[in-house]
Amino acid sequence: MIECSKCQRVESIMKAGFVRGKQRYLCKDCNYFFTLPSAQVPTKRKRHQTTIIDIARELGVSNSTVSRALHGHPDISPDTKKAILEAAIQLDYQPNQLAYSLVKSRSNTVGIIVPEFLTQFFPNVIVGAQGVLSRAGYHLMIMQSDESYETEVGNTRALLANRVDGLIVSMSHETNNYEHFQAFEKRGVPVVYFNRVCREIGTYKVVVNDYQGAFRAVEHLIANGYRRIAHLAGPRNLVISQERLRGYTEALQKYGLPVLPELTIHGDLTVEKARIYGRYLLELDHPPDAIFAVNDPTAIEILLLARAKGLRVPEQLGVVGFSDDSIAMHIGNGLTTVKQPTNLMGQTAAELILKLISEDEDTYPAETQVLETELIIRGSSVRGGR
Amino acid sequence: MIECSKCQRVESIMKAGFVRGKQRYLCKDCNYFFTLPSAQVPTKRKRHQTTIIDIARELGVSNSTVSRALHGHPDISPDTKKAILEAAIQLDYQPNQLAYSLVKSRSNTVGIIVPEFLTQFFPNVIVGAQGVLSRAGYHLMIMQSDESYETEVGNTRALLANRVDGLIVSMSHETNNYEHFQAFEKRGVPVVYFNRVCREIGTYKVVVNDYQGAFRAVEHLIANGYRRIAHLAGPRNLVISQERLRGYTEALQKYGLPVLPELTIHGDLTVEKARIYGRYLLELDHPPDAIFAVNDPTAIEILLLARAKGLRVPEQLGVVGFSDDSIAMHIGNGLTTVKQPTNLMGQTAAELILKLISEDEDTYPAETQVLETELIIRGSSVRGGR
DNA sequence: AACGTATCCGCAAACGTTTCCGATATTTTT
DNA sequence: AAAAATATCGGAAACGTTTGCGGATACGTT
Repeated sequence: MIECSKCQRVESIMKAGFVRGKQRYLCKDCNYFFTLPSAQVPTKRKRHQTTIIDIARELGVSNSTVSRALHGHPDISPDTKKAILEAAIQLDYQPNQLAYSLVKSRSNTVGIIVPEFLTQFFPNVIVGAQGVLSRAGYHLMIMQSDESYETEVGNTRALLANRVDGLIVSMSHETNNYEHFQAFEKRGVPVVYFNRVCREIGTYKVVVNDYQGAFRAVEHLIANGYRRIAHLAGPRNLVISQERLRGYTEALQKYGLPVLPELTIHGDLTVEKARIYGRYLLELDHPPDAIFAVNDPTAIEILLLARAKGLRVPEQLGVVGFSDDSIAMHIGNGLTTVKQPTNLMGQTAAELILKLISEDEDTYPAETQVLETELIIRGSSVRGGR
Repeated sequence: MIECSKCQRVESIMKAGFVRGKQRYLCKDCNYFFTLPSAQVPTKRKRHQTTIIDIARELGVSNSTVSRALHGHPDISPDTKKAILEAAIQLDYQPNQLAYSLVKSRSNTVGIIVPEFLTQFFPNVIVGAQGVLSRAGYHLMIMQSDESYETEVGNTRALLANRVDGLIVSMSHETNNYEHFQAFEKRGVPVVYFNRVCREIGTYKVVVNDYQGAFRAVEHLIANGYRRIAHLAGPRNLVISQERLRGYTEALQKYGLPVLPELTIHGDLTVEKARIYGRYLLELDHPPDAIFAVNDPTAIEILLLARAKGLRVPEQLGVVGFSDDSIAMHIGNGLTTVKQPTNLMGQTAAELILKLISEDEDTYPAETQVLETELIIRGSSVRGGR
């Protein structure tokens, strides 16, 4: 009944234990152990994507020939090339990027990690980056860390596993450890940081001149007669917070105004914290007459708080934000804000990463590109004269 | 000087033409043609990512054993498993997802194509989808068609080449041909359409009850005494436009108001067109007293136009939008709008695609999930009494 | 005619995994 | 103690590409 898979004999077969739940046999003649091949369960019909091999078989040529035809390699006659291309579209061939990437050890994909997706800022950057990358034949693998260090590490692991050729990243505000980013550079995968950068790593960065933007914003408030200017700052560990704080401080100093510690208060960029700290500021015994907020959502929250308290803006309270979110133009009489070139920032980061990918020597010196900001003056900060 | 690579003789070597620019030699003895192996240009030092094979070699085991240790396969002793895991972290091993996907012919990635990135809507959907997908161990490959049919086709090609396991898509408004989407289903890759769906394809969709949302919006306007209600509609080929138009029309009919063709005007969802058509509407001899816009950006543009013309909202003009963008809450006295469950829409689409991926039989019946909307009533549409 | 050259194509290795199945060694059962 | 079962491991094929190099012609030249 059972025949030896070597000698085809039937009489010399005996059972010989179990392997992985399957009966095992021994042919006494051949001294050969074997199990019966598992009955092919034909439930899952394998959906076949047509491959280069299919085309080759169809035309009776080798796969190398097909590959060459598909890539414009010179070593091929016009006739076969034409035939192969026709067969390719006739069989609806779609190249397998995975196999390609495996052999070339290059994925033509760059990863980007952003903290969140809900303000305008990061989507705008992504649009800018995607433009130049897709023109260069690269794809973008977008991940969001959700402002969590843990998921950020998970993101990097996924991108590493997918063998991205480069990484563009703006860190979560929880991030104080940079090993997961350095893992890329250790493997020769270039990294470009933008917006949320850190000082500890000296590599390629593209940022906005936060200091100057903040300085001008506060200077503008002073020019409009505000004298007791508070700063709703960002998380202490972020360079953007530090730089904007520095701009705030130095502008006050330049015009001889006191820098009062109680008027600088660190939040976490969210409106929830802004509501709490903003209320605190406005309910001080000696409240500020203007607030420079670290970003637009928090500035808007201040605006709403002021409205709720019956404070007139800009007469009793001046407000300036940062980023020029699309809401800024429309809220109240408009929110004065420091506009960042978001799209350009994405483009710049993308161009930088492309340059780093092509010159895979590390000859290229680390640099940080600083983009300029623009102060957009609206109703929230200009009071009549003075 | 030149020695045969077969018999090592030197004397019987003669030149024999050129191949690809390289001198070719013939050994008379062996009758063997050969060229000199190209001098290894050692410029590009190959950066090696440590592989399973490295670990195997390090420990003197086979790669199958390493693979088993890394995946919790039972056929392995605790000792070797421990040793392998330690070697893996010591060598800083990162699995190669590409090779994995190649052999499993499954990428653990689903693609998503959206028309744009600049309104809140699609990022919100993406956040929702990404949540459930990442919990299920899947990654999201995000692409934007930029409202262009061409780039949409390019996007699908890229996703196909990357062998995504499923596709979630909201079509560009240029799209009238669906072959590039059907290519996925032809290959057994499930597709879920959302928001911008078409009637021609009967597959899995998740949409919002646009009809009902529009109906209620217009009903609300009527209840607030508006009688000459215009509709700034979307592109004719989009189902969402058609459904919202239908809701508008039927609401008018229900309350015995005439449906005037000159008060329905089709735009393309952009503010630029909205500005033109909105101005046209407001400058009619007999202008409308309310406008129901197909989305929030265009509704806001109407609001701005009204403000510029000195029209009082809501007294002289009622306005209702669609989507509840984050600006809607803040502009003027607030924009009444039909809120869409964007995050939920992403979640639903993702859950659906996961279900379709797992049951790779086509047993699962095509269905379209309809989510409910909510009318958010704000200042732009409620006038005192009547 | 004889040789040098150009053109075109196939073979096979490599990329990094997974997985089936056979081979031992070890333990348990009878 | 022989036989049966179990526990571990290795070999090798497979996934779909690319590519270096050799082989076989065809096409020139003298």
